[in-house]
Amino acid sequence: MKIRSPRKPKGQGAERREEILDAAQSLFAQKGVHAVSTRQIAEIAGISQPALYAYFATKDDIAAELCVRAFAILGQRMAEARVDYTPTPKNFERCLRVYIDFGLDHPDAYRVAFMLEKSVDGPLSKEKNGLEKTGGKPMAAGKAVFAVFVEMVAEFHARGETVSNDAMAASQVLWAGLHGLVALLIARPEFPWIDREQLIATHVAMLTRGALK
Amino acid sequence: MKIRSPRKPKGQGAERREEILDAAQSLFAQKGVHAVSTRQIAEIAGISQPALYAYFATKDDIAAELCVRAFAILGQRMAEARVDYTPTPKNFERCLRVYIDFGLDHPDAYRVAFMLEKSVDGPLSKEKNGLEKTGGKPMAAGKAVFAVFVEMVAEFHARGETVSNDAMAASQVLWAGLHGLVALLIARPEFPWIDREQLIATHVAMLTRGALK
DNA sequence: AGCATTGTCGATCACCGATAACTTATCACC
DNA sequence: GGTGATAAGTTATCGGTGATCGACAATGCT
Repeated sequence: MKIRSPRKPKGQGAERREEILDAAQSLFAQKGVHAVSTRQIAEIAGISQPALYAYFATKDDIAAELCVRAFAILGQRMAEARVDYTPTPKNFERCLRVYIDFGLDHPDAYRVAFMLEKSVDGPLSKEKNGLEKTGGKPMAAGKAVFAVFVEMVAEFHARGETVSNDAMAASQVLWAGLHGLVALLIARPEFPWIDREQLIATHVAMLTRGALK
Repeated sequence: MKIRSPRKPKGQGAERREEILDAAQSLFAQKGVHAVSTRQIAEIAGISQPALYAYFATKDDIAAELCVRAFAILGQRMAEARVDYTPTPKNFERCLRVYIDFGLDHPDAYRVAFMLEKSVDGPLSKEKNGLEKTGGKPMAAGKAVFAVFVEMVAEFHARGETVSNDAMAASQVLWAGLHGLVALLIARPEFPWIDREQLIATHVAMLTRGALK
């Protein structure tokens, strides 16, 4: 009685949402987020464009949903990287690499979470909750990942093996350092980078050397 | 009622162009690049919207022009920072700070140069020159700044005071590390950062320690 | 004066994200 | 089986966007 049976009237009902997300992910990865229109998504998904808005309030919400899903994968990967983890610089570097590899594997999700332009909305914010717009949920997912860094750094900090005596400061600059490489490789792939593998290795080594004793 | 100026033949070529750039810079700084329309720019500049296209081919070109101008300032600042420069870690850190301060002082220019989404254009590039679109000239200006980093690192490298034995690799990861902090502070100012001054100091110290012996 | 050039504008195009109003299909219930 | 409620999808449309076109006014040159 209370149970609301999942209706599947015309399309596959609940599966529609997945179809939309699949279509959007494919298009986003292919042409970038802002270059994809809702009409294109709808066409791939096999529905009319307004039908999207039965499942997502805005186009950005579609990107946000894809983003949180991708970050769930990152969280999983980093958790795996810390199984049987002993705080050695080698393992430290391994975790940093997981972060970088994830960003390069999911550039669109990464862009939505950390690189997209937010609507600043000065004093004229007409939104109900200006902080929880597009960057809200993805940013929350990003914070969860950041928490892992804090945890990692704290381990070394407790052993007195960090350079900074402020674990939070060390975590934030470490994260920023990682983000820099990922963001630049995503945003400017045509830059004459050196060999990518060497680049990543050098970067991770620099960060580790700069953060740990 | 709207006595919108019937004519504005006053502008003498170059002056109009400056007025447009001034209007755009003001609006970009105020509301972000993608939230500003050509009509808004035109209204502030005191001309009609189509008149913009007599001076700039696209809206992105306006942002690009502002960007290269801003980067000229950065080049100037970094040149000043290297006057009477002796390759000590202290001076090294000072130059890194110049870069960070610039990015935070000109977030819109920085975003256009290094953070904006480029139209990837797979094999179906219908543009005349896919690489010289929005990111073209700003990227060139950015490369000029990057060259200063290469120069700086090369000095230490020649003295055998760099960690990496590849000066180019060291330059690129150093730049990436700097970019990370600037980009994150611009894109996610609402993140619970620690005190900004301490954050920058810690970051610069980490990068220096990670790159120099 | 006459004429070409230049600069500007109103009108307009194709497209965008989002919404309104309407139609259709499915369900719960009697 | 009939009936009303409602979820899901559609067409039509809105205001706004970047960009283009043809007409026209202002200017400079001969």
